[in-house]
Amino acid sequence: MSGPVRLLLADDEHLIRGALATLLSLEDDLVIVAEAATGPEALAMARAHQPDVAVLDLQMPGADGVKVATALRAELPGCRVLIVTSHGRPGHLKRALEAGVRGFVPKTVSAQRLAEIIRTVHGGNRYVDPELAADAIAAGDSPLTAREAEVLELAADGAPVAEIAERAALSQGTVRNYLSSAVSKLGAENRHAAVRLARSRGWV
Amino acid sequence: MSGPVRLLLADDEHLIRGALATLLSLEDDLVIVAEAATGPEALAMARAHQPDVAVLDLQMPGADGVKVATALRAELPGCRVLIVTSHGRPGHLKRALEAGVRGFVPKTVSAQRLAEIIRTVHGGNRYVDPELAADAIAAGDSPLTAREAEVLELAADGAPVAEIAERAALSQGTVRNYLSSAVSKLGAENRHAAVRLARSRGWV
DNA sequence: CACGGCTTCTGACATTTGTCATGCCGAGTG
DNA sequence: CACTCGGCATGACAAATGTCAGAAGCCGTG
Repeated sequence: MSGPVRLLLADDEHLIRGALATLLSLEDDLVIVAEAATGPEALAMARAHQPDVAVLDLQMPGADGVKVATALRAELPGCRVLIVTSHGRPGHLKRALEAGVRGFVPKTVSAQRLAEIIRTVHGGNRYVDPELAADAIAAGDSPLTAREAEVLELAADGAPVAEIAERAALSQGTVRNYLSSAVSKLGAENRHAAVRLARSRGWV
Repeated sequence: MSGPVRLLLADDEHLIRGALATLLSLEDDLVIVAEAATGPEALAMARAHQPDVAVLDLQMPGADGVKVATALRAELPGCRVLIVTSHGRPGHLKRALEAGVRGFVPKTVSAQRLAEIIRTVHGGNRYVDPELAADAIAAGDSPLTAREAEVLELAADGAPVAEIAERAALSQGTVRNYLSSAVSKLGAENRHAAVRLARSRGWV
């Protein structure tokens, strides 16, 4: 009914991006119109080339896949976004979906499958890797309140409470309370373990 | 003078591995004789197919690239090992070189370059990405003693001193002393920041 | 409007850390 | 052999953290 699917490929690893570009080009109905290695670059390329589907890596320098997806949603509503990732954390999937992403797959799929999924997404349907979806469901929603998550994030690099308090413009006591409740909600031993746990679930 | 270079490709991401396999196959003098998705699998494949060069991802389930390289060194001395990685930490490079790895490159290189490097390595020469090499030199050697590193590693998941002491079969006081000296050697604020720092340098 | 949940704070307490001084033993070095 | 360094330990003190109770304001829902 129409021409080939026009693709934007964004991944910071040349090796993967190039290889992917070659493989996907082998498909008759797919054509790569642009490539990018960073978030901002992906955005610029999308504006310039108006792709039908943007295949984005989740972790890129500059701005991650979800951020790019959000911006794309506003600027190019017609462009479908498909996120590809190595380390799919449950929380990322949720945020991606909220950002209007149409597909979310791990890099463990084959190029064949990816091509099919690109077609699915282009057709207006959604596709989420079943395993990642199961993980996300199993992990559930973050039990943390906004502030708890914020404070936990500031604690992520091992900063002392005093520093966290300053950066969050809170009193030290409040910070300790938030940390304490976050730790107990997550069932962690201490805040550092809590950070790791929240990280692994993609809640921070 | 001889036939094509026989390659083993190991990477847990099908997408990348498959794409890479296709791209490298395009080169007349390279042929992929085996693929693997995990460390142990890579080892088994190497034993079965006796490749000339093993292209290994640094991070794989089961056993990382360096571990596989060490095993390969012993079992198949004729097999040259080339490590490819996304996140190249300085310490990894050092350990890889100690394991007899002949090449170490980031995934940001192009397939063309990779093919050239594979030939270089096959020819008995070494190749280390200049940028990674510079990072490794800048980061220098770990100032930590073996025990300090060990204790720091046990502290990595936020475990309390008591647990570290038990797992390391040391007294709590000793653990604290080691942690303390590690923290001061690394110039960190506290042990958690120290862990992060050591991690980023690949010293743990 | 009353209730519950989130945010924010204070203060007090117990526990966990980080730091330091000090000591002993074994291995390697000049 | 004396010296140094790393590994291991104690004990003691100060600082940071974790835990609790209590209290006030704000917001949305029933």
